[in-house]
Amino acid sequence: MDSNENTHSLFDCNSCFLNRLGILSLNESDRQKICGKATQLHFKKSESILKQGATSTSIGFLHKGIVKFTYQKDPKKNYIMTVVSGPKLIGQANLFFKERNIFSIIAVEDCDICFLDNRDVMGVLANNGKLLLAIVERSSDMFQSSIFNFISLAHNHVYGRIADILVFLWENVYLNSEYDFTLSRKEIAEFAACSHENVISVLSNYNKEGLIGFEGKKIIIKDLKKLKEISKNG
Amino acid sequence: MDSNENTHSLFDCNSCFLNRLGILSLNESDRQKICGKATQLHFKKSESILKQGATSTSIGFLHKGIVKFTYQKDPKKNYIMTVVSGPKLIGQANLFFKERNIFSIIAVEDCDICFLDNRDVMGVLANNGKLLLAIVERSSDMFQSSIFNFISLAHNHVYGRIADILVFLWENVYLNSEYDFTLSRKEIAEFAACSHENVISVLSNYNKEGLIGFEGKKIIIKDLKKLKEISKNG
DNA sequence: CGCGAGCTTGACGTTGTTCAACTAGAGTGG
DNA sequence: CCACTCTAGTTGAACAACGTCAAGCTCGCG
Repeated sequence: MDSNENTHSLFDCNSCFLNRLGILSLNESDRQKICGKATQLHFKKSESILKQGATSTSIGFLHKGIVKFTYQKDPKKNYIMTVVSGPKLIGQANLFFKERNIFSIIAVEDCDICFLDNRDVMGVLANNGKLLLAIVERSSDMFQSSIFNFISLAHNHVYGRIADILVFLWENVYLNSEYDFTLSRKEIAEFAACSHENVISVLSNYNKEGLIGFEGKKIIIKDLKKLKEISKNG
Repeated sequence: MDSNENTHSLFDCNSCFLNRLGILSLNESDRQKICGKATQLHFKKSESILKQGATSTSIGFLHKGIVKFTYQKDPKKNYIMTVVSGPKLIGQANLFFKERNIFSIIAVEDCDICFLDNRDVMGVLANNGKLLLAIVERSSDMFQSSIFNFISLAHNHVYGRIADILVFLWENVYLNSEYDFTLSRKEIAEFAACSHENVISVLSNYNKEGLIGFEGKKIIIKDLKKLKEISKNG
């Protein structure tokens, strides 16, 4: 229909964060400066949106889709810092971590993303504190969820961390107690910082205990309360 | 000489981040708004500067001293996210993580801190994008070092993590290859997310292998290269 | 039909925690 | 001045958590 080409019909700019925020504090000339040169792209599952180590020149608005933020230590060792679903601003951390991207952003499901040029954005931000503040607050959300994930890493055993992750995915990414489990076992392992065999055995334990269920590719969270208890008690 | 009372002589405002930055972008009236009502306090080792869960109304400039950022899961389980030495801006994350502090800040050594009221700062920031950007960049530094620590947590064994921590403390906190080891073994354990017995045995291994040495309270980093290798190889 | 990627399971060894016992120094009170 | 206690540091042994390895399974795709 549409989304398999890189140059396709316009996104719905009304859903864009910048535009909705614009009602509050972005005047037409600033909006033109930022959005005028915007590039709209489609990414397929597992395509790399932004590469760790590269110098980034743009931030993006994720209209639709799911992406993961990963840090690669060596070709064999990936770590997933967080997973995010649109609509949401992504990559803005690189406005502040200036030199080089410290992590990659990779599509977990097909994504529609609108890219804005860093310099255009920064030019407007220097004179628009309110907009900058709004962006910073949204970045903080991402950091905060990463930090909670890290803390779970520091304090919990794998059995608790995976419970954490399932709850996180429900509440922040898939937004439904039943969701197509588009993250592979290996990706969950990279998120929980453990082996994929371990993920499998923990999931099958949850399954036996009736906390979750599987239907084909779908996972069904059956007992949120108990999962939260498990994540609390380690 | 002076610093054991809470109301003592003025700090050296020339060393303050805001003031040095002021040369660039802070005019006198804004500086007055922010610094006019500043409160100057002295904290002793192990005193709590900012409490997790409290609603914070101020950010601080750490003139002198060392502080740790800790997250407490329950009374028995602390995790140290990062350690920071002055002069440096601290607590500014709470400008953005608005609701409640997600971590505590506690003095590791005696500290001199100048507190600024959140609302005063925010009022100025809304109209001064450059200052906000400068503050955000400094916050990012702290996040970045936390993130690297977390990644070490995710990928490395304790043997590598503690090497990481020793190097981090040298390069970012004590700024000397020989330093008074004011962090206890238990605190290192909370930083590395392991048991304190484990810290002890790893440190005594490093010692046996000639990578580090002890002289009373002092620790001496003897072989930085090997420590870095160890931290890289897990 | 055959091949490869992702998934699953169990056996086994390593890493790290917990527990218990011991040491040394610092503070307190008679 | 000595006995007491409290805290930080240290060591080793038993045990649990977790990773690695090897084998087999299923499903989609060429």
